Amino acid sequence: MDNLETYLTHQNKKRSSSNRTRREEAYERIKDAIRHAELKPGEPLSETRLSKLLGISRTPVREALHQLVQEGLVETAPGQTVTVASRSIQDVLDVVHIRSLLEPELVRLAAESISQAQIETLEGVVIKLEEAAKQHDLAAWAKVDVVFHDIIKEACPNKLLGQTVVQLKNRVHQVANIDTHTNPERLITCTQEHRVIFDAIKAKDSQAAKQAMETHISALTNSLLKRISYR
Amino acid sequence: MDNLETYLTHQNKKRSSSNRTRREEAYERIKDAIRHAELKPGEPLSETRLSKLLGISRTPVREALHQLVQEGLVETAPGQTVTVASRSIQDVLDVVHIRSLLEPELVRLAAESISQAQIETLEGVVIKLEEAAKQHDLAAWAKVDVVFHDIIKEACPNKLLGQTVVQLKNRVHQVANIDTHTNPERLITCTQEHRVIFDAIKAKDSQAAKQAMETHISALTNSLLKRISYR
DNA sequence: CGTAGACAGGTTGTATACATTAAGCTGTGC
DNA sequence: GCACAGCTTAATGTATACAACCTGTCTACG
Repeated sequence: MDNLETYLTHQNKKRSSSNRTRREEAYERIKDAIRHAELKPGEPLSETRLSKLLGISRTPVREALHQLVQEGLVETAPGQTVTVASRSIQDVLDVVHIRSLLEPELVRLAAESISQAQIETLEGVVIKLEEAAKQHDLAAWAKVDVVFHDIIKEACPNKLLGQTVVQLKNRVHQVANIDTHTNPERLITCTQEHRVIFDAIKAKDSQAAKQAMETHISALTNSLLKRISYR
Repeated sequence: MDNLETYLTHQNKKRSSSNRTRREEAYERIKDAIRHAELKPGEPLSETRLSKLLGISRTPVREALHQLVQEGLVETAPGQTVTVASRSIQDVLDVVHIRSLLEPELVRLAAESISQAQIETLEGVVIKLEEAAKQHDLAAWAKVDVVFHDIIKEACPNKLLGQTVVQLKNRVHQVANIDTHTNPERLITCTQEHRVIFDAIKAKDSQAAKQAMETHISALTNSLLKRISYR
């Protein structure tokens, strides 16, 4: 707990200027704390305690917590005290399963509507991905990966589809990168899979793009399943 | 606006006892008002005004509005004043498209895990559906339809999948029933489609159940597309 | 000795007061 | 008559005070 307080206080200085409202500030700081496992699953989050901790009054903190509840990162316990949600591997698999239904179609639609400018941007992103993978720079890779999927999302005319996928990913963000983070080999193959997806998009072959994404998520699933057997 | 006030006040008496917290009460009443088009798309929702209208203080009203924002029923306008979200037919089609990706799989998984007790309950529901359809009782049909999908959702081991589908449906609830509501013929065929789905589930034929749901949503999509051409 | 009830502490739910910002209007000056 | 500036108004964002509730413990009584 003491470490947590230090961490959150530290974040304060860094972020206070960039966040517009206190509510957003509270939201991001709590969210970050959960993602960095400073706030551990099952830990009760008292509004009063958090507000003291963050130096923000209860109202914005409370609103931030509500938002996190709706996103599934925290859950309301029987006694109404919200706690940090615990994520099982099954939860991650559930998310990936849904993604396997949505993302191939997302990419297919994107490939049909993507602009030339977006393709060029995307090409740069893929190259950055490949560079990051070669240098085993996980942090950089993860950042660029987000951009990659963001561009595809933007290119998809069904905005709600993109939004839904993002929500699903957020839900397991703190553990989702287990895959590439702990398996250097996956980082390489995963990057190759991205390249295949991009090539199909560039060729405006939407069916191929869809299949490439199916392959990608299938590989991801297998990697996760292997991980289970290690336990 | 005057009608709206009357309506909301009316709802007050009916619901105040059943809702536990003021926040939930505000949430449901505003949501209902939107669904019944008492609050029309584009209409600005002032927290102060709503709180006076509902006889609830700003805090719970504000929280209810935030929840509605996250569910996509209202949106934050540039000036930060939230307004009732407008739903185009394209929005509905977007939702249905995503459902076409998710619900067949939802039913497939449900068919594999459903208990005997749930099957029996579901059978009763299907019969009620058929009765309601014969009597052209739209209100009753819609209610039972919700139960039908609820049971399937419960039977699906991937809880997040069920939750995601429900969220998507909520998003267009105020216009989703356009289909059956304005087309008596669809009510009959739609009921038959439900029967086919149920029969497959009962037979524990998950593949057939999945295909039946695909057919169902496909028919729904076609019905909606016809509707567009009428404009 | 065991159980039931009451009290203490902390928690959330709610109301309200204050701060701040944006917009519209009015009044004045050109 | 038009344009600009300042003010009024009302909105949201924030803080805080109060109420109701639940829990867990301690005490008193059977």
